[in-house]
Amino acid sequence: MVLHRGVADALRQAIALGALPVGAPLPTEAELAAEHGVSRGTVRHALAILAAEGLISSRQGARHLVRGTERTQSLAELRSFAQWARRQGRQPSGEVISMARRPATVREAGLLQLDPGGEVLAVLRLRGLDGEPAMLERTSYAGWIADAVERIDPRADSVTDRLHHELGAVFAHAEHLIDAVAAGVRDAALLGVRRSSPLLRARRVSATPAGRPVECSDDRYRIGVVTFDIHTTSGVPVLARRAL
Amino acid sequence: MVLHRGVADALRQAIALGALPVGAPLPTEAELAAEHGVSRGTVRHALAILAAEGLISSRQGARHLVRGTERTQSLAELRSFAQWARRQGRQPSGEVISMARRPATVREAGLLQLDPGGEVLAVLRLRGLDGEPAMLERTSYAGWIADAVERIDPRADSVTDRLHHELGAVFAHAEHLIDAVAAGVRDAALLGVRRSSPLLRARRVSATPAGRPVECSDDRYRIGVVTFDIHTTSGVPVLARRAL
DNA sequence: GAGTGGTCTAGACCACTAC
DNA sequence: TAGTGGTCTAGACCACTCG
Repeated sequence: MVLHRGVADALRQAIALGALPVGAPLPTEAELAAEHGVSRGTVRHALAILAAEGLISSRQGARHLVRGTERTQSLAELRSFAQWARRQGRQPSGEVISMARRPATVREAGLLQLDPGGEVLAVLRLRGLDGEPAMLERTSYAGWIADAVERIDPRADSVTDRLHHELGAVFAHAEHLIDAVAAGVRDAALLGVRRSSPLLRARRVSATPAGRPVECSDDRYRIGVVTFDIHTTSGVPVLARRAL
Repeated sequence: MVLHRGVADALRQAIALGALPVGAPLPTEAELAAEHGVSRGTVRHALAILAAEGLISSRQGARHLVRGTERTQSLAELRSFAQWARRQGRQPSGEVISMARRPATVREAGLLQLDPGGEVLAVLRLRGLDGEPAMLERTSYAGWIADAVERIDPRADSVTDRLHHELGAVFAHAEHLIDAVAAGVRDAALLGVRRSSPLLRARRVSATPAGRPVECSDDRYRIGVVTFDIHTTSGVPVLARRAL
């Protein structure tokens, strides 16, 4: 019973199926309203969602235009490696190299809003794509969620999926810092690259809907594995992680 | 005469001045409507803008909350190095290393939607921050805008500014691909780093409001100069380039 | 000048939060 | 249970595009 969602879904599908090819104009707002039996306001809400997903653009006086075919959900997109890989039709793999509880570092305590000396669960995972090492993930979970994380089968390829199923909508906010670094000795050995070769780094802090930090992470990608794709249309940025 | 803009500006200022500190609840929508003499719909439009800027967040049933103080305008933010640097209180500099018209490569023709063999204006600029080499920018402008670019004083530190003043709102859409690369011989020499050391790369294509591509660029940053900051709140990504 | 999207209003009901 | 944001409607007028 969320009408604008229904309209958005119908349009998204028409675009995905090619009924509305890239560059084509959409029906007018009035037509869409009549077609779906809703008011124009609801149609505009649906169109705003598609615009925020990078699928359409608009200019006053001219019809809405199809600008892309791929929907991107930037939060899920950036957070779960396994979900992303599968949506690309690639085979994700994951191996837990180490996992231990320890006191938070000063930096971690700040990021996760923990008391000094609070506990974190530190996990180092090597992730692969179609059998090749692709990324090294160093994640620190806040102590209050550590039990739930430890209960997850370490062979599960998506910790995010499991947490979501067990605890509901845990993540609502995230911040990512993207830059480049030189591979250290350990990075190089695990990823199978030469020492000091370039890696793409994404550091992340995720929080609950109420703003409570859950985990922070330092992910390092071999070059040539992914790029981050920022598509900005009429001031609305749309984010995606892209395979190469 | 754009009421929602007025409401958004007032709230933005209240947040910037600290009258509404981070974490504080906003007045209710009904209160804001009464206060500004507008309808609730207009207030909601204003709040949606602030949410898209990463300044506030909301949950059904609870009041809107202030979540940040810095507005980010992701398109301008990513496109103009000089504008960005000045907003950070840093001193940008720029030097044109080479500038020449030549036929577009196949890749450029595709990105800029030019006819095969169409002309581009290729410019290589070395950009600095507070006197230090920071970034190498290889830009190719579509032939139809080359005249305007050539008329710009090569010492102007912001080509984007000048184009904007001369031609109006030239840019409305952009796509950025962010990854890491190893510095080539030429990159290393110009940026003052060792060969094959890591660089943060951002490749860009910008287009007019009507979707016509204007320029494409390959920017390479020394590591430690900037990070890209992606702040995602309730599904809305907000982008910024951050100095280190 | 006709068509179309952008803005705004006034009122209604529902879903969720917080007390 | 009262308060508050989320959704939806019906109608109006304006600003811009396009033939």
